[in-house]
Amino acid sequence: MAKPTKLPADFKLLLEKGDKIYQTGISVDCVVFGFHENALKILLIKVNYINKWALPGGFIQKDENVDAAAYQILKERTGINNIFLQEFSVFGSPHRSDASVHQNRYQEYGVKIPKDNWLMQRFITVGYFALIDFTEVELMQESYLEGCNWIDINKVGPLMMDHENIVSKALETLRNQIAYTPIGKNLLPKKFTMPELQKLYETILNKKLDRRNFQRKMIGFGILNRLSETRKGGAHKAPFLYTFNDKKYQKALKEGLYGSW
Amino acid sequence: MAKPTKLPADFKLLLEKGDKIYQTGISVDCVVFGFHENALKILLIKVNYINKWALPGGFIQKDENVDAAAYQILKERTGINNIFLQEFSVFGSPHRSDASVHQNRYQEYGVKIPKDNWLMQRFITVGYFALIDFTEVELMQESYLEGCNWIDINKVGPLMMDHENIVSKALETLRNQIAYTPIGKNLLPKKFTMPELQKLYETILNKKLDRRNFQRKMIGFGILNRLSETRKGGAHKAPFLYTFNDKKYQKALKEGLYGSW
DNA sequence: TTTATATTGTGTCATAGTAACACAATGGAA
DNA sequence: TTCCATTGTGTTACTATGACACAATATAAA
Repeated sequence: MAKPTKLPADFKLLLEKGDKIYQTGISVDCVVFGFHENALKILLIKVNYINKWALPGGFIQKDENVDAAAYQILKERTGINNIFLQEFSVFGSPHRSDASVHQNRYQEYGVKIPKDNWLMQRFITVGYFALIDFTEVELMQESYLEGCNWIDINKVGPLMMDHENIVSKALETLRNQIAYTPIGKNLLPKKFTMPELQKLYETILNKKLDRRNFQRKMIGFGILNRLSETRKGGAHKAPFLYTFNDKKYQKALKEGLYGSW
Repeated sequence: MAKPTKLPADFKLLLEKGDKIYQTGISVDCVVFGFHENALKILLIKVNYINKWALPGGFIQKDENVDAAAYQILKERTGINNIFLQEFSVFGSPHRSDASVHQNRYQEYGVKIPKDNWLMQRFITVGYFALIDFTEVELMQESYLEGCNWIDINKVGPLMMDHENIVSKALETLRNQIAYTPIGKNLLPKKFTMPELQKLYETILNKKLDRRNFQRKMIGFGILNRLSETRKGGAHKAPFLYTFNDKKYQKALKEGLYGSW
């Protein structure tokens, strides 16, 4: 792929008019979780000119809801509309953002960003995490500068700026939520088996769970429908397929799974 | 109290140089919880010119950590340095902020804020909640425009802008946290009785708890020291005083109280 | 066709945690 | 001295959890 030498129009617009279009000094970054081949993965973007991976992120338009901005970013990257998205933390260290990232990006085109440009200031970012069904995603490789890819959560290398920290916090939040919120509907395909669901839990929690106790607990939550179908293919007894009971799942989402206290 | 007619210097500075000092378009609001006379209360500020109460809030300096900004705001209001503070949510609707609040404030001095002034734009706010020991607070009544007061959480009237929403979310977060995080150290005085601790829990959870089961559970957490002293004063058996075991409390803070999953 | 293998479906038992409940002890008021 | 409100403590039934065993079955190998 040949590297263009002329500054693309959208890059020029961002640089020159960005501060008229977007909220300045604030951004959104998304940690997108997907589950595939028994591994928890996150969506990362390759930033070529610094040879590092980064979280998909972007800015907030002046009249745009912050949540909407996050949705928009993910829609552009994954093509999915109905994404489970949740804000989990704000990253507000004055030194977290690194203006040189923008400098390097524009330097590729021989453009030097003026020091007083809006992109050069300190940025506070709002972290969102998303849970999406891996099978429904078609990654958009729209930009010639950047690639988009699923990376195993255990194989995430050095990331841009403080993005490793953002990923850690997202994962921690996900782990906490799993204890009192139903998980799985957004990460698994419509039909799935109990072992698949268990693997998801084991992956997120990073520990082995007892097969029998897990099943009992899950069934006990009353949010699953067992189908009469089974998933054949393995050289062993075929496991039943399950779907989530949407109504009860929604109820559990609101009320939580443990009524303790 | 006579109303000054001349624009105070700090108001003038905020208006004219605020965008050089602070991050624009982003603010911090704090929901400060305290416990007094068996009631959960929050700290509110009376905004005279709109005759409503509001959360203590403020802006973030250009080189200031967002957390630090929240600490600073609370220090100014309560005089307390070591405050338990936690960011809990971002409020990012494009219509949540109301420029007329600022307009009205300055109108008191006959000053009309220009439409393109930084204060007139849409603001995203970061919500923090704080837990503080009521007995250590001395409220600062520094401003001639605003009063600061503790309001019973059940008697909070209409608040400025979306602040009611922010309070609800903070309370919800507190209720969720209580289930897996030790609470009380920051809200109660050093020495307290079991009935007092129970009242705190009952107030936050808004439900009655069984006295005997509550005590067993609390003792079971292993984060309390029972003193040999008792609190006399009531026409009944004097309850023992307790303190938190700092070391174990800190450990529980990190690891949570239930290891489930 | 038969046998082997991996993995699933289901059940039991001991233990820990929780909810519901009762009675003796005591500081101060009557 | 008696009474009352409230505290300290213990018991019992029930539910949830962790540890564990055996029968059933879809494919692969013999």
